Amino acid sequence: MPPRRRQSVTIRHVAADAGVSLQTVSRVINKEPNVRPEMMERVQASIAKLGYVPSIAAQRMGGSRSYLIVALNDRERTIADWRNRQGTDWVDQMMLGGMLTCAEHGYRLIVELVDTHSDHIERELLGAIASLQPDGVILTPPHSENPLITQLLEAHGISFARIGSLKPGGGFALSIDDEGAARMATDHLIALGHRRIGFIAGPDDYELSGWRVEGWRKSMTAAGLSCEGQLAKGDFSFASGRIAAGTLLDSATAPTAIIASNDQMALATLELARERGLAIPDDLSLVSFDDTPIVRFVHPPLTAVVQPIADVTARAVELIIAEQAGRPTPTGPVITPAELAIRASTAPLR
Amino acid sequence: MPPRRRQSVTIRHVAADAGVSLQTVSRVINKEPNVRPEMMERVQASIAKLGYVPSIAAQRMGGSRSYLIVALNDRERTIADWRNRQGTDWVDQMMLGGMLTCAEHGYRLIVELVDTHSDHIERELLGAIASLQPDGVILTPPHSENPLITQLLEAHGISFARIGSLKPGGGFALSIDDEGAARMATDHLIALGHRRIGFIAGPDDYELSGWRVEGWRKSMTAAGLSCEGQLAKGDFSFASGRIAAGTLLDSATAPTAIIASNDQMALATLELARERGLAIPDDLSLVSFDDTPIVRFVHPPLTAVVQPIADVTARAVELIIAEQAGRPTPTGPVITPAELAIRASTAPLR
DNA sequence: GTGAAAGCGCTAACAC
DNA sequence: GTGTTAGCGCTTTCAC
Repeated sequence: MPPRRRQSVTIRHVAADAGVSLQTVSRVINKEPNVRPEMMERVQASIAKLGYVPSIAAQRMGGSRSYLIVALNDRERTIADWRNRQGTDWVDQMMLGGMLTCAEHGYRLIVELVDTHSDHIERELLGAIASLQPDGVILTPPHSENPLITQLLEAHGISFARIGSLKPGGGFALSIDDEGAARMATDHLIALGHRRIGFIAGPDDYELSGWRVEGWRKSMTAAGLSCEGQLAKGDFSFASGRIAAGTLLDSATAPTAIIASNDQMALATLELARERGLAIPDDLSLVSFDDTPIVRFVHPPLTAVVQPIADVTARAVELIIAEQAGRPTPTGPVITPAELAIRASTAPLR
Repeated sequence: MPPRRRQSVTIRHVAADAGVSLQTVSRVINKEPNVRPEMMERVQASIAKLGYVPSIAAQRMGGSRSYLIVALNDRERTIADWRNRQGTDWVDQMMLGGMLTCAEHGYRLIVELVDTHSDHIERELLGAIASLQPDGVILTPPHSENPLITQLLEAHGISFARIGSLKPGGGFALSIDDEGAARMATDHLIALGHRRIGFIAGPDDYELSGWRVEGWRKSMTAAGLSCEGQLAKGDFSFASGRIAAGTLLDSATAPTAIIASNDQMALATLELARERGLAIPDDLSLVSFDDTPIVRFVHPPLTAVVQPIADVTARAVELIIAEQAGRPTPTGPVITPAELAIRASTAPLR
């Protein structure tokens, strides 16, 4: 059993060293007003000299911030992604944006997994809140629009951000510009001369599915092109993508280009096209709506919508911290534009 | 500014509800002895009824465990991996093994990034220790053998595990069975009829490079095969892999199969072989020593050594928690066997 | 502006 | 076995 550990340098040491009261040190640490610049400098010198770092446990105990932000992810999906090792890097991108931004402000990001479908989701969340007492929570789909969760968070007065949600309601709504991204992808294909551009949509229970279809539709309409018979619906799974792609390609007005709403459906389309002897991009251009690592390593590498997950998460952290600090925060949803990575799967219409 | 939050249900509420003292509740929470079963049940009933969850901040303040374990990763490499989006899932696999195991024991894993080469690595680490006061730290290469780090941890009496290290010293040493894995890969190729099996080694400053070469060498020798001219050295980079592969393939006794010490060098070998018109696996069998997602999506998918990072990390967490609990822990290094995923890049010698 | 007091929720030490 | 007491390191009052 290791020895009982205590903080080696506490606020008390700093106060003694600087010859001020604990309170003054506390004020300096928290950048509060009512401290003369010279006092502040003296205290900061002592802090640096002693290598003092406040204990977040003690800070939290004192009734202030915990400097902890929880990123809530769906347990089942996340673990499945980790186990499958298909290169899905959603969590990594969240950490990239979230952890680094947290670090800049002296916060820490803790990833938590919670069962969405569980009936004890409430208990799980309450447990995390009680034990960690985070200053903020970042919700990711499918938690982002779970009223059980958002209400709980509101009741506890915890700042939270909802990623992938545009609905008004408690917390900050943040999203990628799905509609804009779909337009961008469609415009790219139109610019390449394509007239019949098929779209494989995601399931209806994801709000973003609709946004993506909408973007495609608008872009098509603006260019005077018909969407008739060019829309097929999948559920984000590989299998559903194959079926949807088949439906589109079997049509009398088969598309010369297809946009799939996610990587799995895009890969399914790629596979089906290959089986049917359709060369990509010569016979069929293909755009994926996820830029997961896989889509760059298939042949040909897929043109894809790049989802700026890291940026969105970074923004979410900033909003939560700004709210903590009492700084003003935007009222409406925060939309982050996506980019299109043009690769070898799209080419001019022959 | 959000309202001042306090714990809604504290140990006090539970004590009152169960009609016992705080201390008894504390004993029940911490599974300490000296509590009558009936008391225990009564307390647990109250805990369940009130939905009580102890605050880790308060637990830590009381001078006990923080229930936090820090996973220390190299900042530069980790961020680069995240940004490159090449499908490297080291951190994910660590979380898979580490987070889940932590959760089982009521602990939490916090990922921290620290600069290896920085001269303020000591300050960074001290800061993390002071603010988080973790019960344990998991070191990953290249931190695992950094004496600055291990000494600091020992001085602070913090349990730690060194992943990818077999050297004796403070903390627990855990590693994948690199030598065994190399033997497994070599034996696989020998069984396929190959006699000239090339090996592209990693840089000397990684201990595991040597272990891998050793495994290959032993396996070759045991089969009565010559290693002469079949060893080339790289530095884990793609570029170095190309050069090493070129050296092997240019030789008069060019190998019919190559084992590369990591995925980048394997991919480089794949590329070079393709350029030279060597079909894989028909003209050349290829084995990678990493099973990162990419190697399954190239053509052909590579036979690869699967590194059980998740298992090793889980084991590391268990050891740290066992030590915290005063339970006995192994003295020597903990070796976890690797597996070989056989895919399309290896075939019988023609 | 600064300091002194009280208390956050919990556990260690000791008494009963 | 169980309860009591005294703090952990910090922040909040509220005096000065």
